[in-house]
Amino acid sequence: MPDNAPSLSIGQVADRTGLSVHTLRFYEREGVMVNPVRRDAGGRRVYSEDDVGWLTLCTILRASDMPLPVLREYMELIRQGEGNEEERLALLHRHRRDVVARIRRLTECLDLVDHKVGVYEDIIDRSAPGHGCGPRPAGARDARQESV
Amino acid sequence: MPDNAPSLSIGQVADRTGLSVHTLRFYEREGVMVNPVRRDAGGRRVYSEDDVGWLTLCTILRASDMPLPVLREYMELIRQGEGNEEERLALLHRHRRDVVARIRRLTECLDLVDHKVGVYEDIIDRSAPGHGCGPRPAGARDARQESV
DNA sequence: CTAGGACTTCGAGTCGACTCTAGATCAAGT
DNA sequence: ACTTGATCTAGAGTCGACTCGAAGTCCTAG
Repeated sequence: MPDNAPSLSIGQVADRTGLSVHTLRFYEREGVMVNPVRRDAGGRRVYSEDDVGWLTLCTILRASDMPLPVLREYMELIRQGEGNEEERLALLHRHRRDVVARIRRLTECLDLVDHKVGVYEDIIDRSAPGHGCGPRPAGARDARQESV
Repeated sequence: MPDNAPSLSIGQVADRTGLSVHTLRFYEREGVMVNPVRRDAGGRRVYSEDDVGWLTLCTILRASDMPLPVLREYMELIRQGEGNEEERLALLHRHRRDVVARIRRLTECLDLVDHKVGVYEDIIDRSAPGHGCGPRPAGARDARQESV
């Protein structure tokens, strides 16, 4: 399989992962790469397909607000090799719990926003269709902060 | 109605809203209060029940990642009084869209985490129930980064 | 041979949202 | 009168996660 070491430059990896080259170097400094990135003769970074895979996973974990230190912790477990699957699982479970909590919280907020949207739509509906603009749409006060 | 001006201290408001006194002063400096907070004879802040209502709404909007500048913008519209309901509605719609997008993104991430959790549970199940620990649970590589 | 563009390092700067410090003032209790 | 604890202001510090700048290297195409 000659495909196993495709040798990507930092720019290509940036294109594929959506991370900036700055961020890729930053992640390496911060120690979130599973293996220190290889270099070519001129000292330039050479990424493997595995590196891209890990970085892609990183973007997803980051998108779900996993802090960099936790990402580093997870990376450490992977680097240590087989035998610590329980620890990896525990870490993922913790993260899962956090994400679920976050979604629940956001859903609650969404309910409130929807409620407020409804209030304002009522106000606008009540003043628009009658004629030009009603003198004072009864109940407008409710749309401020005191409603919820 | 004597209940209409209950006069709360900053500490009491902090207790009720879950915001710190620092944050309450910070919010005021940043101009997110609908009306500049009243003061007593000694220059101390006196909050009304309406202020608490607005701050509570703020905590919910912040919890759904509305940036302070947008919160300020919304506050401005409220302070201007009736007549700009369409603008308020548009702002809330934008925020709603953002929150929905965020939830969708998080849900996608959750799917991936669940997938990985499943992979690790398989590995552990396969090595645990047989005896002590299997020499090398076939397929462990899949649990690293290359799986997804 | 040279100009362009991608790459290198190191360190500093930015941004958002707090969070804290220091020193002063005030209200209430002993 | 004195102490305690909450509050005040102005301004500085923190934190996480980038983001950028300067100055230099290296490869490729014209």
